[in-house]
Amino acid sequence: MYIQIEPESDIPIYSQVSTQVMEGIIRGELAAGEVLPSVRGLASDLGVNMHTINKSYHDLEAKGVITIVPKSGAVISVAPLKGASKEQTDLLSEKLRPTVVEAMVSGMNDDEIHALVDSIMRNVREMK
Amino acid sequence: MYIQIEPESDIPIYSQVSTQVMEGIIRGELAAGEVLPSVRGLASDLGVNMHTINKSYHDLEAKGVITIVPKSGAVISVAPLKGASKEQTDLLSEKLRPTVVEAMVSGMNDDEIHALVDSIMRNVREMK
Amino acid sequence: MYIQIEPESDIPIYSQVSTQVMEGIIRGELAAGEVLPSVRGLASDLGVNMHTINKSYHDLEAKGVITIVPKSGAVISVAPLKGASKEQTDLLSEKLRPTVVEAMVSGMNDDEIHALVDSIMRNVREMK
Amino acid sequence: MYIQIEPESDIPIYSQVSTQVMEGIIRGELAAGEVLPSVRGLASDLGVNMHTINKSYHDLEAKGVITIVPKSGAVISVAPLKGASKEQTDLLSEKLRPTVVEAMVSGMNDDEIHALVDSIMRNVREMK
DNA sequence: GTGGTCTAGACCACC
DNA sequence: GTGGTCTAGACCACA
Repeated sequence: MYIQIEPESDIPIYSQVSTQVMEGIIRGELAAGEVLPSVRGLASDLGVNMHTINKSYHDLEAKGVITIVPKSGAVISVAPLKGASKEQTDLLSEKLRPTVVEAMVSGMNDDEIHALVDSIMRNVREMK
Repeated sequence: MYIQIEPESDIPIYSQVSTQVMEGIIRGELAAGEVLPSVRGLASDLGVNMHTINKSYHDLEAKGVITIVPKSGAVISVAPLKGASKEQTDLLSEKLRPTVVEAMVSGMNDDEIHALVDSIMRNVREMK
Repeated sequence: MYIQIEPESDIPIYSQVSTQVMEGIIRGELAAGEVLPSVRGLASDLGVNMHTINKSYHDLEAKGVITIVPKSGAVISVAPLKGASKEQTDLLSEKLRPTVVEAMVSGMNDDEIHALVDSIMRNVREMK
Repeated sequence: MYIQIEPESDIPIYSQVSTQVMEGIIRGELAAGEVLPSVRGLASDLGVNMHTINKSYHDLEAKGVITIVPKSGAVISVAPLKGASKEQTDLLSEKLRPTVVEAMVSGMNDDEIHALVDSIMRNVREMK
């Protein structure tokens, strides 16, 4: 499982890391029970601050994707795939909305927007 | 055209305003050539600072959605709907990706995600 | 001598008017001694505020291009073409500099910038 | 790279700063990839408000001259010199026109105006 | 009255 | 320490 970050991106590094871990889970590269690299190890590999990785892991824990076991490490949760609750979909909807609106106002029609989402999902599943 | 903001949201106020103006355009409530409320007027209506609205309007101008005419006001651009370029869709894709990944990892399947996007688009078109 | 204004332009209306009067002089459409339209008349023709035209005329007078005779009107000065003084060229240089710099940084070479200036001068002399 | 401002000038401070950064790029003092001083640092050096420099930098970013990397700084863009497009030259032309007209009406001939432009370009390239 | 510009000072997220 | 965001209040040019 390789993680690559783009320091120049608008997206915060900690968020890039969380997202890529989630992508690894989706692709099956990271299976339930598997252990993530240590905070310090991953930080030095990526050349970023330890606190940044720490934040990523705690975000993932808050999302229920991993469990942080003090002194031992972070492990992928057994069953993160439980379907989305009403609150979750509402939250996702809120996050998606501004970008969807931007796409709509730039003249994309519904099919094009769906195709865009499809291309993202395909891309996530295939490689990185 | 009513604009409502949530000061407590983690989405910046200026961004909430920009998004709602774009939604108004999509719904046809704001037609090309129409004039937006003055920076100071809208600011006092919403109970926020002038500079916050100023930033919204300048962002919208940078996106090509409105034109700011000094001493006269901000008007909706004549042809904002020109279809999205390659760079634009790439940018949109980048912005969408983290949330789409989050939806995937939470167990939503492709149909559910498409339904979510559809519900957003419907919601944007209907009212607010 | 027709004057046209673009209310949408970044350039203030009073400045557009002054510039076009000067262009008329350069083309010979407005000869020394000729009388300009009245402030009120021109303002209503152009659909702008009287104060705006007033400002144009006073700017032109400050530049030595016209003379405002109270109760009588504004007349083109007899000899506006006296060559530029050191202070004038310095002032012109200051005004030109930011735009020239912008052209340079956008990748235009010296010849292209000269060609641009030439096209402006030709355009001024030909029509409007 | 030194930046000097004239608070008394009728040219806005933020614009003076942008122009001088562009001049530094033209002279090669600021090479692609180089990092500009921090917004707050430069502001305190020049004795102006942070927001003033912030506006300069965002304007330069809108012009494609620099890239602002949140939490990291502003860097000179790799390839700002891409030649000017039709719209760009039209815009430059509009900005140049009033001053060129003023020069013409003051009696300068074409050669003198070209010499003036040359002196500006030489001045920009040499020092400041 | 409108937008443009500027200041002073504040809190926050990120690194 | 960095940029991002926001507020409060000010003066000016323009219409």
